[in-house]
Amino acid sequence: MFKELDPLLHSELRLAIMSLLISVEEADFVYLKDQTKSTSGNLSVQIDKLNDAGYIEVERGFAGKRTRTVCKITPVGVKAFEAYVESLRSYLNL
Amino acid sequence: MFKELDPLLHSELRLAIMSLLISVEEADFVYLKDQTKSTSGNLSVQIDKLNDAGYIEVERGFAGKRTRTVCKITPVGVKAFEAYVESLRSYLNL
DNA sequence: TTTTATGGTTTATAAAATAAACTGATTTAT
DNA sequence: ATAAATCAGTTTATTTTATAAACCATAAAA
Repeated sequence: MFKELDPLLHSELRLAIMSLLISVEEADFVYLKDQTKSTSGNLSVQIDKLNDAGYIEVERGFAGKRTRTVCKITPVGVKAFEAYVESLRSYLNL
Repeated sequence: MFKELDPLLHSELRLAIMSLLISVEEADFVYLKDQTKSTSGNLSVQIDKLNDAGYIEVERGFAGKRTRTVCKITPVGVKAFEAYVESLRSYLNL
C-alpha cells in the first residue's frame, strides 16, 4: 500500500538541497544557503548526512582566497531522489 | 522558492493516516493500523496529534462490546493536506 | 590594528518518532 | 469457573532528528 519514505530524503532541508542539486548539477554552500534560507549550521549538518549516504559529493576548495564548498548530486543520489518521489505517489495521488 | 512543509503532515505515519482518511471519509483504529502496518502505540500517538491539530475528528465508542475508535478527516485537515501537496510541488517537479 | 564579514564546523538543546510496556476489558480453552 | 490468550488501545521510555547557538579561522574594511 504505502511505500517507505527514505528518511534521508524525508527532511525539509535535505529535500530542498537535493531538489536544487538535481536540476543544477553543481552548487556551493553559499548558494545552497541562500536558496534554502537555512542557517549555516543546519546546512552543514545536512550536507554531511547526504554526503555520508553517498547521495552527494562534496569538495572543499578555494575560490581565490576564500574557502568554497561545492556539492553535486551523485547517480546514487539521483536514483534515491527518484525513488522517493515514486514512494510519495503512494501517499498523495499525483 | 521552497514552500514550508507542514511538520504535522511531513511525517510518514501521519501522512499515511491522512492519505487514507481523505479518500475513505471514515476509518477505525484497527483499519488504520492494518493499512499503515504501524504499531498501535505509534498509531495512537499520531492520531492524537492530528486530532489536537484539528485535522481529524476522533470518536471513541463501542462496536458491540468492544471499543472502537473512529477517525474522520475535517475540512481543516483536507485543506492542510492539499496545501502540503502544493508545497511539495516546489521541491519535486510534479 | 581593531573591527566586521565570510564561510563554514562543532556542540547543545528541543522536538519527534517509535517501540516497549502496560491496562482493562473480552473471548477462548481447560 | 478460572486461567490463558486476544483485542483495542494508552502511557512511558528511549533513541533519533532537526535546529540553532556558539564557536573558529581567514580575509577584507575602517
